[in-house]
Amino acid sequence: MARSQTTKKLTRIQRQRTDIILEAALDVFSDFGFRGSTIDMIAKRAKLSKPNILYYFDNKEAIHVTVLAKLLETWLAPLHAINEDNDPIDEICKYIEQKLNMARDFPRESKLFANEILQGAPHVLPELQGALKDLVAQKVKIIEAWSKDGKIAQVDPHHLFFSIWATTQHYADFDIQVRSVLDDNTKDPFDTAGPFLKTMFSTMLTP
Amino acid sequence: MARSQTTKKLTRIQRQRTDIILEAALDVFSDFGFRGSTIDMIAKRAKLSKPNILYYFDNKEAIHVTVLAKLLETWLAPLHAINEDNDPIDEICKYIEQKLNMARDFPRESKLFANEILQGAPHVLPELQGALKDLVAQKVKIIEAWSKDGKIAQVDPHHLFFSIWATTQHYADFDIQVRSVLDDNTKDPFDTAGPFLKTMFSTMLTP
DNA sequence: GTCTATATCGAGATAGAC
DNA sequence: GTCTATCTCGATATAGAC
Repeated sequence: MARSQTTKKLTRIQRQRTDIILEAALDVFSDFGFRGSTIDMIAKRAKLSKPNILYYFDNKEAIHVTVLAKLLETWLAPLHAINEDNDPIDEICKYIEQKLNMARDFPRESKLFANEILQGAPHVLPELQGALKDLVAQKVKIIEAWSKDGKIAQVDPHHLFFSIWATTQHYADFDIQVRSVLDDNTKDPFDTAGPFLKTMFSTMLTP
Repeated sequence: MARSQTTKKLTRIQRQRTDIILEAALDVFSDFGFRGSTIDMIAKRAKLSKPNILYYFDNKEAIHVTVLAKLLETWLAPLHAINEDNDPIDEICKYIEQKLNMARDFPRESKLFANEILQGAPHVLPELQGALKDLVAQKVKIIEAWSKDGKIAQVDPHHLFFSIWATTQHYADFDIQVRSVLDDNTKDPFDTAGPFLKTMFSTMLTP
C-alpha cells in the first residue's frame, strides 16, 4: 500500500513529493485525458521514477482521483461567494469575472474537469449529485428571491448558472477553436470576452 | 492497404459495411475518446471481427479521422443557413434552436467534437483554421451589417457565436452535470433551455 | 472478404537490491 | 525511499487458412 494512502500525516518531504506528482499529473491528465496519460509521462514530468510514483500512490486511478478532488475545491469557490445582500447584478458580474479569471489562470483544471464530465463523470458523480447540487440549490433560492423582489428580471436560475458556466469555461476548454476562428491572434480573447459576457447577462437580468 | 483507402468507388455492400463501422465507431469514440476506445469495442458494436474492421480501414486513426470528417459536415450546416435578408433576431433564434436540436439529437457527435477540441484538435485543426474560420468571418460580416443598420444592438460578433456554441453544446457535452444539478429529473432540460437561451440572446440583441 | 491464430509492443504494476 | 529489472496483460496490427 502506498504511503500516502495509509495515513493522513505526512512528513514535509513526503508532502512535497506528492505535490510535485499531483502538479505533474494535472499537466499530463489535462492534455491527454485519463486513458491517454501514462504513469511514465507523469514520472518524466515530475522528474521521478515510475516505481517512485507508485510508492506514493496505489495506482494511476488514485492519482487521478486525488487531482480531481483537489481541483473541485477551488472550482466551486466562486459560487460559494455569491451573497444575497449585495447588489444582484454586481454579484452576478463578479461571479462571471471570477469564473472567467479561473478559465484564464487555470485552463488545465478546466480541461481536466471537462474531460471528466464528458466521460460521464466516473470519479466525481457523487460530488455532482451531492455537494454541487446542494450548493446550486442554495444559490438558486437567492436568484429566485431577487426575482420575486423585482430586483432582477424573471429568469430560470438553473439555466442562468449553466449559461455562465458554459460561456466562461468555453474560453479555456475550446481555446484552440477560439484562437483558430479569431483572425487577430495578438489580442487576448479573454480581454474582450469579459465585457461581452457581463453585458449579455446584465442586460438579461435588468428588470 | 485497406480497401476503403485505395479507391473511392465502393460496392453497395462495402459502402454498407463501412457505414456500420463508422456508426459503431461514433458510439465508442464519443463514449471513451480516441485513446480509451479499442478496435475490439468497435468490432463488437458493429458485430464484425477485429481483422475485418482493419480490412476496411488502415488503422484505428483512419477510422477516427473519417468519423470526424463526416461529423464536421453536418456540424457546420446550421451556421451556413444564417441569411442576411431575414429578420436578424429571428435568424439568430432559429440558429440557436437548430444548434440546440443538434445537441439533443446528436449528442455523440457533440461529445466527440468536444473531445477532439479539448485534446488540441489534432485531427481537425486545419478545418478550424480554414473552413470554419472563413465561414465565421462571412457570418460576422452579416452581424456587423445588422449592427451598423441599427437592426440589432452593437455586440462583438465573434463572442456572440462563441456564446451560442458554448451554451447550446453544453447541454449535450455536460449533460451528466446538468441532470445531476436539476432536482426534477422527469423534466427534459432541453425543453426549458430553448426559451431561456432565445430570451437571453434576443434581449441582448434588441437595439 | 472473413476468419483464427499470433507476433509485437506499450504500459501498469511488482520484486528485490541498495 | 528509490532504484533497475521484470512480470503480465491488453491492444494494435498482421499472417495465413478458408
